[in-house]
Amino acid sequence: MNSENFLVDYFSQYMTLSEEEVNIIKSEDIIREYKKGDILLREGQLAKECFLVLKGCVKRYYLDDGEEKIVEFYTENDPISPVSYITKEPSQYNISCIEPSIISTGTEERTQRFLQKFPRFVPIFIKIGESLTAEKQVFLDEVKNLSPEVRYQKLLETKPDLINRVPQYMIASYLGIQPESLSRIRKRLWSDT
Amino acid sequence: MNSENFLVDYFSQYMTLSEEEVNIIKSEDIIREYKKGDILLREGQLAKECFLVLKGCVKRYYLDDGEEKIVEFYTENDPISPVSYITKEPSQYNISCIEPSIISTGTEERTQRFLQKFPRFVPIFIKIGESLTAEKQVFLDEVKNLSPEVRYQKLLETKPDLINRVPQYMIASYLGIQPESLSRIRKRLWSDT
DNA sequence: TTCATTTCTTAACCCAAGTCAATGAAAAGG
DNA sequence: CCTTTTCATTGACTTGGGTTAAGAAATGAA
Repeated sequence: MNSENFLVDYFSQYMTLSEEEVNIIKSEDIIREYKKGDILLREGQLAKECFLVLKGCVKRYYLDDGEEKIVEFYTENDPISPVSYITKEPSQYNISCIEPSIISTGTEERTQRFLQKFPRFVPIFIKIGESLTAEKQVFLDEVKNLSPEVRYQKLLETKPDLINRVPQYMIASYLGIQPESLSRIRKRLWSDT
Repeated sequence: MNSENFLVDYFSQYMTLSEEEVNIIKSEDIIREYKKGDILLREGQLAKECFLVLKGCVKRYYLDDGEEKIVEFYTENDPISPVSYITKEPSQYNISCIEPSIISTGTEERTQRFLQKFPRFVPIFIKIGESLTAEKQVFLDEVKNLSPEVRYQKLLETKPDLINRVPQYMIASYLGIQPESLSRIRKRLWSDT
């Protein structure tokens, strides 16, 4: 239950860690706890940190005419690498916790140092970045060509937990539809048995 | 009108080139001409090259139930870095010319060598990649939250030439709608004066 | 518990996109 | 040049999401 083991567990998904690596990760790791509603990054700010959600749930969103448009949800083991963190330009998005969350924080400087010391991690980092890019493209194709109903079904399959822990109006926002529409979709799917 | 100057022009957009750099670029550059319909990359193949469109027009698409879904158009000065080129996994997409085109071809090996020799180009390469990522996110948000009609209008603004050089049914495919719908959208916009 | 607030559902109506079918226009090929 | 094929438009109809408004259900605070 020691929270300092979260990050070790994360990397263990991808590779077997040596004792030295485990120790470095433990010692380097900065883990913070956040309350529901806490903000990790504000629109207009420069992101100086990237994140890894160890526990909890986080949303990335922007405000369009006062209305919150949710772009992405992050839960356990999801890395968050804000565009602003990479480009050094002010963020277009807000990132905030929608549950009490435990989150590991990375900085450029510490990441560099870590990768220099353990170069065998570099390909993993690259691979993670690539698969995120590929996922995003597939997702765009789906949004363009599939109905909200089908996309909701896909979401049920790929992230079944989300539906139980996130209010429906946020799911609707994420799908790009109104809460009323999502309600009808659910009704339709249910009656089709 | 010497075609070997295209690539030099491309980089000149971003920085002033020394004579040595110009010469290297000219000598290294591999430029090929393609006919309408020629295929740059096939679904299932491994991309060993990346591209820069110097002249002409290229589409990236996939087949869904025999139907062509266009993901992106590339025209003059657009770089094409296939996901497959980066991940070394078989391509999910086809890339082919929809006009006679002149295209510069890059390989991993030559790019590495070039960047090693002229490290000052590295940040430019990174910057181009980043801005593509950011653009893609914005585009995803638009697809999710804007109507096809508004997206068509945006396309008219951002790539006014496309509408004149690409058949409408391809524009429709790119927008994720049926040709009939695009036809009606155009009619609507016209009658609104 | 009770009350207030937030979240979810339902209904009625409108409008835009999908579908199918027919026709008109434009390009391509001989 | 004419023919054939491809592409674009239009109409009639269906369907599903947006909007507005109302009420039900869940949540939380006092």
